[in-house]
Amino acid sequence: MTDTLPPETDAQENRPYHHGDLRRALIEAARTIVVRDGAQALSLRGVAREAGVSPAAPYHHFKDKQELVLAVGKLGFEELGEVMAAEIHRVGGTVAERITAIGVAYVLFARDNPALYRLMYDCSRNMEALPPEMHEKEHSAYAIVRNAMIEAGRASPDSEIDVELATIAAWCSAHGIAEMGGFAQFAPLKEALGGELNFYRELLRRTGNFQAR
Amino acid sequence: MTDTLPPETDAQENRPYHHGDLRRALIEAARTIVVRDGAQALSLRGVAREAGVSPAAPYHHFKDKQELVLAVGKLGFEELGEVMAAEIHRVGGTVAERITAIGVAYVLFARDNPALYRLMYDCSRNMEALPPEMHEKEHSAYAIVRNAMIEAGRASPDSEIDVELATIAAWCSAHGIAEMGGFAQFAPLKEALGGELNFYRELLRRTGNFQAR
DNA sequence: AAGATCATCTTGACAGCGTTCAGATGAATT
DNA sequence: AATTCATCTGAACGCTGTCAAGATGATCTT
Repeated sequence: MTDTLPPETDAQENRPYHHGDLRRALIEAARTIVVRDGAQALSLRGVAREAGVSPAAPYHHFKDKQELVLAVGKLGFEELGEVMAAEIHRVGGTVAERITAIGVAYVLFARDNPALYRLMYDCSRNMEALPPEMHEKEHSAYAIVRNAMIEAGRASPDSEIDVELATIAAWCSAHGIAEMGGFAQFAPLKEALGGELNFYRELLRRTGNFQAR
Repeated sequence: MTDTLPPETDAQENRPYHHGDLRRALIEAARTIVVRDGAQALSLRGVAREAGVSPAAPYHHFKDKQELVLAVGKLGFEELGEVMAAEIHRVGGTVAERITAIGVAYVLFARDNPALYRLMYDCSRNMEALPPEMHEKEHSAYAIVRNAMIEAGRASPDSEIDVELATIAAWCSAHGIAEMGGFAQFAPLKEALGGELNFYRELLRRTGNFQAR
């Protein structure tokens, strides 16, 4: 066979020397540990172990443990945006159906990845590195919610303040439900409502921010 | 002077032997550290240091670091309940004014004690030890919100499910605003609205759960 | 009042953590 | 082929949570 080295098709400028792509490997190892064992079980040494490198190796790609955590959070926000965009596309339908689907998708993402979601929140709280990026990309989670607010008539596109407030209010509602909805004490209520999904839909309905106007 | 030992008036059964009341001292030292330096700066050894005892001393009062953190969270919920009750009493006025005041008080508590609030949330999430207590006491934060929902006509007292849903929906809204409202990126928006308080009031209004019906 | 009991606190130790630094490795450049 | 330099390793530091063994002294028993 002819010399078939690693693809080298793209991202050549980011590929480090010794490992294939240690930076990416570390981020994914960290994500795996967070999802599997929780955020408090995330140690830099453990991540290095999982990636098969020495404890000091990560310091050539991240100045801090915090910086690695930030990268994991950023990855999480990208995933969240993708999930929401995919759900909008899947649902199609009316504006009212789509905006509700966005809220549900947000909350379900948090339900499915509670530790990752929590870590993502910590990232956006502790650093100002993330927020600008949230606004940047067209398909970011923030942009999706923002566009939905306008589309659903919950904010006048003429007033930037109105749009921002509507987006933030919706985001806060979703955040509250996303974080608290998983409490064990709500289990009987979920059952009484005929399932978890009805529970989340009902809470979203009562806050009213993911309803078309 | 006649033998004037410590008062011994009350709480005699809880007072330990050597220290005055090490358990309480540790909880308050931990609370101080969390409020002052943040939750990630909270170490059991640091708490012991602050209380002037050896690193192993806390293990005679808490089986875990986690158990101490839980006690701090419980204290926080008590404080929150007191603040909300005091605010209701202070405002008086109509039902509409009072229910809004509850939401504002909740959010401001989180603004003033962000690290403590975050820790409280972690407690109520990670353990089932706290939730039952939230329902128990008449003046607990949960009971206050619950009563307010009934009083404000946001839930029919005949339907337990309706009351619970209204309470949870309101709590989720307040939680979302409480945690996200402090983001640095919202500073310009706060200014545009003429102050932080207006910002919080507007978000509470848009979620609608702290409005009388 | 004297002795026994037992909760409380200290001392010392262990593994694991984040982080740093000097040196080894090997891909890229000259 | 020699050099450069990003990358990785090994060893070390002080910190952490936790535990076991011993000292302390308040309370209980007699």
